[in-house]
Amino acid sequence: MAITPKKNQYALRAIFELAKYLGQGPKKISEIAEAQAIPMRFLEVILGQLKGSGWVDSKRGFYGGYFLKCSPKEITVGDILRFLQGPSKQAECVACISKGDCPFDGQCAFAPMWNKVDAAMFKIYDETTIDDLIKMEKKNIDREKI
Amino acid sequence: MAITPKKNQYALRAIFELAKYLGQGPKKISEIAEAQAIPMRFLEVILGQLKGSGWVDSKRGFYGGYFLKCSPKEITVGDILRFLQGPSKQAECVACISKGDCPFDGQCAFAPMWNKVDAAMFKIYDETTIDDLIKMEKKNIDREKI
DNA sequence: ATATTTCTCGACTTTTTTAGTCGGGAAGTT
DNA sequence: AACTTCCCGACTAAAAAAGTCGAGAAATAT
Repeated sequence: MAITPKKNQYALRAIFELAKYLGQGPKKISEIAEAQAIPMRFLEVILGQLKGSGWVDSKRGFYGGYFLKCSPKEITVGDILRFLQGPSKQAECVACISKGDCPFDGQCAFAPMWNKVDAAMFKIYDETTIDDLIKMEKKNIDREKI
Repeated sequence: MAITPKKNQYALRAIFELAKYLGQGPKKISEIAEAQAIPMRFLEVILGQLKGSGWVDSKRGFYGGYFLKCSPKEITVGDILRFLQGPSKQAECVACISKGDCPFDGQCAFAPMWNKVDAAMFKIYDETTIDDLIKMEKKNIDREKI
């Protein structure tokens, strides 16, 4: 039941981790990798890609690392997933069996359902900010203390 | 943006096709395959699997083929997807990066979101019957005639 | 300067999943 | 007996996802 591929989850977790340490200077890939249980060399690739979004930036050298360039309140899971998806995939028909030309073109009985599902998923993604997730974690930790 | 794998879509379409011809005797794999643009030999496999659900049965020989054993009003897309998923996959944590042991066990900040998404998807799947899809197709065809 | 640290880049490999195929047999029909 | 259709299991192919690697470039420290 993996809703979204691991790579996407790693990306979300990486940004989540950066958000937690926002304002405290750059955070090394190795630290993020350990904190979020992500293979470091793979995370390298993912963070590189995320730089392209503008939400994340990096610095090299001794005190180098990655840091967030935006407020955790202003970035949603939906934003990130859409960025990772890329524009080409988003243009595709959500309903369609074959990529490109649909054998049922336009008259597909299933299309409305797939679209509803897609919308329902992204409604949740879009209303979940990174800040919400941080709050969620705090709540979990507090509950653990009792 | 494939929400569900092709195999699942083929399975849904196969049952959908059988539902359309319910009560008119068995329908051949080859016919279903052509009507729904599914590779025939692959459909063979899928229908074989679907027999295990009890919603579908078959007959061999000259006038053989597949037929539905239940009412299209009483079977939902959710039912079918869950059957195809299998019990093992359903037991897995929807949120979890690694299958089996979660590195964040129980205290994962993302879990509530993934669960919400899963629930939202299945809400739609569960409230869509095969009969609804048939009605949807009729509506599409009627609209085309104008 | 030079050594060290950390990101950077592209190509590459491996693993997993999905999709699809095939041959030959079994049950029905004519 | 000939023909049609499902049936079964193993098998292959293709695609996507996950992960790795080596060498280089910037920043900092000593």
